[in-house]
Amino acid sequence: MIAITLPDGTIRSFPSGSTGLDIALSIGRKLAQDALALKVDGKAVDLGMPLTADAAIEILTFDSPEGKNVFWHSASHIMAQAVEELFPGSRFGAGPAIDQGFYYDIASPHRFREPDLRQIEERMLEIGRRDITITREEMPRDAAIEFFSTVRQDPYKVEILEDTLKQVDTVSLYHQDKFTDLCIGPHLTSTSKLKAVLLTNISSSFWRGDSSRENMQRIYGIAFPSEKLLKEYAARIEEAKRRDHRKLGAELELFMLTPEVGSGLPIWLPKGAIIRNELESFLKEEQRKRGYLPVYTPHIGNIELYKRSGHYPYYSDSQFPPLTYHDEDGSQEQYLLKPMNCPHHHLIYSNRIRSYRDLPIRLTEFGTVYRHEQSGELNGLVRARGFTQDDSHIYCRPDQLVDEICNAIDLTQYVFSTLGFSSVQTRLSMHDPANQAKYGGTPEVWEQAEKDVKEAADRMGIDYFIGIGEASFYGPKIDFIVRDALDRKWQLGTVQVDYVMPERFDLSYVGSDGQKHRPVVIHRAPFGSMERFIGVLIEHTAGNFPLWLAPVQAIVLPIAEDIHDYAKSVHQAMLAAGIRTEIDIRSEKVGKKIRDAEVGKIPCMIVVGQKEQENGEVSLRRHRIGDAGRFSLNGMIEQLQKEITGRT
RNA sequence: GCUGAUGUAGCUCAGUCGGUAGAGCACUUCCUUGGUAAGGAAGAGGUCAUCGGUUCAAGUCCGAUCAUCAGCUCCA
Repeated sequence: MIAITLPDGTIRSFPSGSTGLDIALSIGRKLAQDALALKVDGKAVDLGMPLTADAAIEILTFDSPEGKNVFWHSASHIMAQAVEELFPGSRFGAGPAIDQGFYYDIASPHRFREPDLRQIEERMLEIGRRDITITREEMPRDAAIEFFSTVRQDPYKVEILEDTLKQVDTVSLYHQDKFTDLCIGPHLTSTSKLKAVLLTNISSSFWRGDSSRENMQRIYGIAFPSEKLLKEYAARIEEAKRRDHRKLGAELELFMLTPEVGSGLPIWLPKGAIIRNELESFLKEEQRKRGYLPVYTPHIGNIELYKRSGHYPYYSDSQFPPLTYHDEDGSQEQYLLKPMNCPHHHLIYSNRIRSYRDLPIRLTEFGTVYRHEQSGELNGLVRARGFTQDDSHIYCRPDQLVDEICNAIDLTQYVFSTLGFSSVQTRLSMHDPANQAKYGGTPEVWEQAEKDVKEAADRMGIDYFIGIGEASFYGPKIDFIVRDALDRKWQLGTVQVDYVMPERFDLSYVGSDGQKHRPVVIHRAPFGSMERFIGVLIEHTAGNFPLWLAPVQAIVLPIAEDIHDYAKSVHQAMLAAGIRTEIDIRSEKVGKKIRDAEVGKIPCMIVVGQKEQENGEVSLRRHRIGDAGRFSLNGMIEQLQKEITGRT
């Protein structure tokens, strides 16, 4: 007998050789039905694996991320089997489970098209109905190479065995009917668990992510153990589409993109410009309190400036080509649309001699930069070719560095919390020591910089994870990452330490010893890019902006034409109070006016009729909440003003 | 940049077998004057993304280009 510890702490004994399924059955019929795999002492294994020693176990079902992972991984194998049956000659690359489903990279003489997906889905469900047992087999690596070379004739699996797995002696194969895949597992015990599947799209990928290798066709999908779960998934996708900032941006007239101006060059419409303006004012106000000095710099700069900073050689392929100016005497000058603001700020710093007493100096600018992102990368506001950074550079003494990083983190956190972003991930982006050539500066400098970043992050008590190889070429960063409505991750704010630029630009200050010293630079941008931030904000709020940001804060809705004069006076009073207010004097019923205002996501609807007019009152209706009651005009204005200035 | 898909009125979308375009919403005008999510009628609105080809005839078939979307790759 062996002692099995269950997740709730109870210990039960089972005959040696019992499987996960046996244990699940002993606990309950439902659990046995839902069981997908087993976790033994923290390691996921097949449900059918016999247990021969005492262990702590957990039955994995579709409710847990690990259970989903097993389910989707098996679904990708089932898809491969379906593809193999339908399109003989297909060879299989990598087919993992991902955050939301799975994919398989396939090399096939057949070019997959949309209707094929429906056919493959059908076949997958049919394979599910066949109730094929999935079995694991372990064999020496050599035998597996032999197997995949001759029986399966799959060169991709052979390559994985010969390359990625060359240190491994024994590998595992999973068989289901005639289909066999090289896989570490675990997997479902039978194909019959698959009850619902949706293949979502076809795209291409490079074999092993290497653009010099062959293209493969990648089929993405998601699968569920019940129809009901698939329906729920489809509903979530619909909701995400409704929140898409590109769709809402057009509907709410916030911004536009047109090839007549250029791909990836957003234009702010009046309503979007209000939001951006409010956000900029908010940050400017906050920065004024924190000792920042506003500056302005031009949109283009001499190419020599960026060669000196190191940006040009590192990123020349993602910049717009230089503008070349030929002089009469034959000499030429080249200018770049500025890809970065920092070089300009460094020149401002070195425009005069700085004393140690002057530091820290915090230069700040909403600086528009231009980067020629690959066409396939462009995505509304969140990935644009022209965008504005809320860019500041803090020049400080080494002894001030950690404090200044903390100040920058504090500001960033304040911005995020004011805007209601609660689930922000923080990444300490460190350099990859194995790839030193990618970075400027010496290893000693990097060590110091990363130590300082960590110290600041710890002092601020932020919950971070470390991203090796995510640093910029001049220093480590603290990156603030949020997810959009489609669950894609976007980096917004950033705080970066830089010991490299001060060298390149020969920045200095005079210390108390009368000698020249090197300052350290912090690059920081709480919003990151105004475009991206607002794009994510649109999706985050679904276009229901807080009152202080709403492009139209209130709309006056007179009930009938004989109230128009009073309605107009209310409108005027609100405009005079600085509240962005419109008035709806169409000859529509109030129900219609309210509906249009609700659809337009206007936070406050001011309904006025005979009753309000008699007492100099207004009725307030809040967006998505409903009737808020009757107030005196001035009382309501005061209340709204308080809400606006409080940015709540 | 690569692979695939898409592009018809301001928006959402029909448009069969190739025979010169249609709905709903929005807009304008008129009627209606109302109490918390859609009152009624009429009107206007189109180089069917662009360019080229096939055809007696192209929104429809073919090719190229541009843009957008999904993914890959890249990312300061």
